[in-house]
Amino acid sequence: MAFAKNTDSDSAPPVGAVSSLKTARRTVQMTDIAHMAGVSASTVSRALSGSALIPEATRQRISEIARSLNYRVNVGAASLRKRDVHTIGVAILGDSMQSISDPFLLSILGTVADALDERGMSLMLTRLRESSQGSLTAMLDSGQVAGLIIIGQLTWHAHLNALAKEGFPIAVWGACLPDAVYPVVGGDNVLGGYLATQHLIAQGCRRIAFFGDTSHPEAGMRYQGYLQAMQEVGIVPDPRLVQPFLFGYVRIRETIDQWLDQNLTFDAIFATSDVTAISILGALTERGISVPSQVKLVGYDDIALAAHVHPSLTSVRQPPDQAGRALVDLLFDVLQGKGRRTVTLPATLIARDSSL
Amino acid sequence: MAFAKNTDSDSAPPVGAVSSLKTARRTVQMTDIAHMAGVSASTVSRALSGSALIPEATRQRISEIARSLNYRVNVGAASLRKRDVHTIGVAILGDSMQSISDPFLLSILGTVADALDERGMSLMLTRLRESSQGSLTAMLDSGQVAGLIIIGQLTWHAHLNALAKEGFPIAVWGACLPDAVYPVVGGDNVLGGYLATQHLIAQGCRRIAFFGDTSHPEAGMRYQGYLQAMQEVGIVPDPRLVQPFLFGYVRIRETIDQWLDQNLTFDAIFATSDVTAISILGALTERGISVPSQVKLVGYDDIALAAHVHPSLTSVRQPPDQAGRALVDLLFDVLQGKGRRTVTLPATLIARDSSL
DNA sequence: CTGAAAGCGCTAACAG
DNA sequence: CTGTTAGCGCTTTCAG
Repeated sequence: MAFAKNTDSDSAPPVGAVSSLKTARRTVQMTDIAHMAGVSASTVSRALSGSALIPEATRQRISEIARSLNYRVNVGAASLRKRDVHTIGVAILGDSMQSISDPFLLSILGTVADALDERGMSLMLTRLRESSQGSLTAMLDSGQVAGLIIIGQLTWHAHLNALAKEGFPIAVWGACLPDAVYPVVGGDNVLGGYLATQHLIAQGCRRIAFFGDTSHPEAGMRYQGYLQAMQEVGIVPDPRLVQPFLFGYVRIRETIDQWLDQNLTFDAIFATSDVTAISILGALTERGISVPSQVKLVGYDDIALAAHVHPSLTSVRQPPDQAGRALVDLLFDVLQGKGRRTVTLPATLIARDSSL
Repeated sequence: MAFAKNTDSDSAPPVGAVSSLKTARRTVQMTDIAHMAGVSASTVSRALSGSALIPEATRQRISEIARSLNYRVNVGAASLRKRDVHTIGVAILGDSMQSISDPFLLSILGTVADALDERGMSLMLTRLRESSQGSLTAMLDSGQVAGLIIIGQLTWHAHLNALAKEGFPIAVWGACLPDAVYPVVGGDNVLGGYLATQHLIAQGCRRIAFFGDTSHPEAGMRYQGYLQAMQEVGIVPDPRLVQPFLFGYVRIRETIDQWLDQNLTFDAIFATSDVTAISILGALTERGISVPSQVKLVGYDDIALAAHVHPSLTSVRQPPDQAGRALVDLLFDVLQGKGRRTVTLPATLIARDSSL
């Protein structure tokens, strides 16, 4: 059980001081292939790109040589010449990547990756720090990427609008705010909040708590749906049961504890994310409150784990696979000068044990 | 903004048939700045790259113009000229990205992203399909990336060894297999398995089940640790309690059900991932088996949620932040021609309610 | 059908 | 200190 010790003497180099990393391996290039095939580089280029000008026999021969050498066209050089870049930047929310733990956003990242892959595009991943809006367009300005997909709009609405107006090719996952001029893909948050709340009401709940950060547009709209459903049946929400800000797990337990200590009664909780809901579940169980018999619980996003905690978690499903495809579609529309669109994905309630 | 010449009525283009996306925005370039500043492009280049040859006053003026135009050097062109690419490819396991739901691998992705960021490197994300080993080096051969970080070695050990021998700059997250010639970062899996099992034994358990896919090297080593701990105290593992293959959640319930139906007794389960463990937790609870009083449970990876399910999950922690940094460090060592190293990260048991 | 030549946007000798 | 020149690896007119 020996510990291989890390000889780690390297202090991390200061930012910007990038050690010059000449590409290690001398790669084969087009002229090499050309020589071997006894043709010019132009012919190789044409053959490999499938030009109709090259007879099939020649193409075969050239392709064969290329394959045998593991040759691939240098995409950087080709992009430069063609002025045409095949990489899309994906910016995902999180001060440090470590903190973007939300499985739902990550699953969107996954489907975006798939959708780009299908289109033969590469994906350059970057994180979005709440602080530095400015760096958002750096990848675009430096020609690294043809467009940007932004997962999590947060409080940047105005900035995103400005970018879109300047013609930056972007597409955003988030809430479809009424005055957005940038292309957005998002769930039907108002409906989702409504369905969740309505369901709880149908289960006989009256004192339904709301857990979510309403400064975040998506949560805000879910809150509206919540209010709407309550109002429809004439229930006035108790403001003490609305927890509008969340700072991680700790706060959740504190809040639950506080409510219980104050003898604040509640018979249901609607949380705007499954991660939050699962934490709440833990907190309640710990205090001896049984879900669903004493308190019913509904989450949001329907992450994979939701079905596998106990009791299994009722949740509002947003289809992440459609999200990725839609984001990529919208971005391509922008890149091709077609009009901007907005896509609202359906919200459906998946009822499981936590609310039945 | 007119010139979308794409006649391309896009039916989802076949692989390779990428619709031509000329970069939409005509970006400012160096000669523009040069003209405005009344100097040559060389001077601009030097000024912007911080050459000592340029007097501070000139640099200021040039930088100011550049900033005002939102100019950034075209990294593609610069890379081509300098023969020096600042992008690292990261391949993450998963037939489709949607399926790489393992939060632990994703958190490694996060820390890799952070570590690359600190070094001023970009991250090109791609998925690793179990099937196509061949495409692994495409990004390298096409000059898109300077090196590759592979998260999840799976069954590719031999192939990875071959690549490393050919001099491909790669670094891998996975098990540190004895004959690996490629740089690996991994947890101390044998120790981890040992600690988990030892802990369960210390809690009085004797019939300890093992849940994990031992064809996967990491799980295999954890299994060795499990065996070792059992052997040390003279317990002979019941082979019926070893579940060596996992095909998702469904199989977990089936297995648990089967065991219970066969009256197979067990007083503990060691699972090689927290995701699996949490599913097991659900399955047990559903069958009315209480954790930890009837069956104690230990997972692996210590994902964020582990602390927040109920009962909170005992797990073997591997530090993901160190993983990212180590992977990047190793890759850079290879790129700079320094010898290959292997880093084994510590495994520590985090005891929580599920096993106490 | 094929090659020669020009040049994508930038950097690095090499002279001044 | 600065400009001129050449050329990274590739694609694409333009002439054959």
